[in-house]
Amino acid sequence: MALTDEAIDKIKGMITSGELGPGDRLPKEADLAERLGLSRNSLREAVKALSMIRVLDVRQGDGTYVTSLAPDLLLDALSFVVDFHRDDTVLQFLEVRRILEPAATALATERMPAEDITKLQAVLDQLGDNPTIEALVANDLEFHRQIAAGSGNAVLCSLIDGLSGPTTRARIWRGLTQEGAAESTREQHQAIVDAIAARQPEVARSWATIHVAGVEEWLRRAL
Amino acid sequence: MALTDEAIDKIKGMITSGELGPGDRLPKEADLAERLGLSRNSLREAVKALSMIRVLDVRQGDGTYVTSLAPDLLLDALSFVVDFHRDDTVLQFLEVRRILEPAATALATERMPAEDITKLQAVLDQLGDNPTIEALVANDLEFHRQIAAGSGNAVLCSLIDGLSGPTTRARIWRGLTQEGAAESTREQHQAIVDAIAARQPEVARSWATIHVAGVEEWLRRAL
DNA sequence: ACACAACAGACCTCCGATGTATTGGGGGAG
DNA sequence: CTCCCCCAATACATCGGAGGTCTGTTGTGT
Repeated sequence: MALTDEAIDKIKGMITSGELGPGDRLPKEADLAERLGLSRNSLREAVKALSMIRVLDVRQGDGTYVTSLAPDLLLDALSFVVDFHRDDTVLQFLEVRRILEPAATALATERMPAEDITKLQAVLDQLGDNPTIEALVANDLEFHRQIAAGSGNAVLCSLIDGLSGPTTRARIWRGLTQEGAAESTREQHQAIVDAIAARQPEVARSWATIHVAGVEEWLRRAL
Repeated sequence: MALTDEAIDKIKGMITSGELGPGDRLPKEADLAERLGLSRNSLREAVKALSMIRVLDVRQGDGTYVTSLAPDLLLDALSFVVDFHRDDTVLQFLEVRRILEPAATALATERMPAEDITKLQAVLDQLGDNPTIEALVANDLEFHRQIAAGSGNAVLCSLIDGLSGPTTRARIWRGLTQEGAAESTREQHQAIVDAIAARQPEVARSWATIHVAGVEEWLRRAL
């Protein structure tokens, strides 16, 4: 396709050149369409594509704005992509997570403030004795998200977050609880927090590796 | 927005449910629009969004098809996203690359067949004495891509590939040549190949770390 | 059997109109 | 004078149809 893609490039150019910055409002559909030399329908396709990857934010009745362009915003489209993958390639995503997560955990051990470590422990504690699958998934997500955030690198954080999409994570937890492995997973979570609290990066890194590798191994067997 | 996003979800569902597999052809615009209960214009916006992230492949005069859904295909939209970022966040991307690239290099050291190592050396050799910036960028890209591919993990490969988008890489090389640092970079590339050829994963990993950290440090100073 | 031309199918682009959500201002009540 | 409600203006959302272009196929002539 030419015309619409051209429009995408032009809008992208307006942003990367600095003509449009984060939070700025685009000219209204009709004006921008005329300026770029195409119809509103074609322009809308370009805008739709850019809003899908969170570069633009369209608000009906108001206007179209450039988002903050924060890395986390742009990268969370990743989980959408991950959802398309079946069992075999999901393993590859998990392999990458086994590389990233230990690194992030080690970074968090060095950089995370004490109060955030307290909050991290609180996340584990707030899980009751007989949590539902949904609660487990949400808790797991929150736990790893906080550690990743503790690495101080927003890109790393959203990458880890997106790499095991919600769908995948749900499937894994369903399987883990079925074979009673949920408890040992919680113990690993606790060990990671302990290592972080003790400010021992290598220990934290190792526990993180063991944790992800365990999930990976389980998933490999399950397929 | 509701209607178009709904259409995106439905098409996504048709794929994840298995109703549509890789390579399958979608019903023609008019039919699919009717089936999903919306107009062709709205459907086109949904299709455009999905083709942007390489889930669908539209061929004018032929039809719309589901792509192979290979991880590398879906992830190379990443470089498009990276291009939107300015100097400060580019450093975060590079930090992540400093985590991934050494890991990939170590994996490649163990898994890469001898003939591929020969090809890798050939990439370095084919660079003349006074290469242009464009040649340097292309060569650099190819070199790291082959190593990443040698890791045997397509997700890891495209992630590394996308993390330093062509735009960023071009800027870096432009700066490096200006201060005569291009030669030392080439020496590091050679050291990485040597370590891989010698099948010493930890040496290869270390060289890769040094290599990326060097670029990172240069970029940090340059800002 | 091959090459070219005509055809049909499918996407591309555009237009103009109508529906819907948000915003901000004006008018009335207190 | 201040506050609140209503409404008109604004901007995006959705629609259906028409004409254009590209691609793959079919049929014809040599």
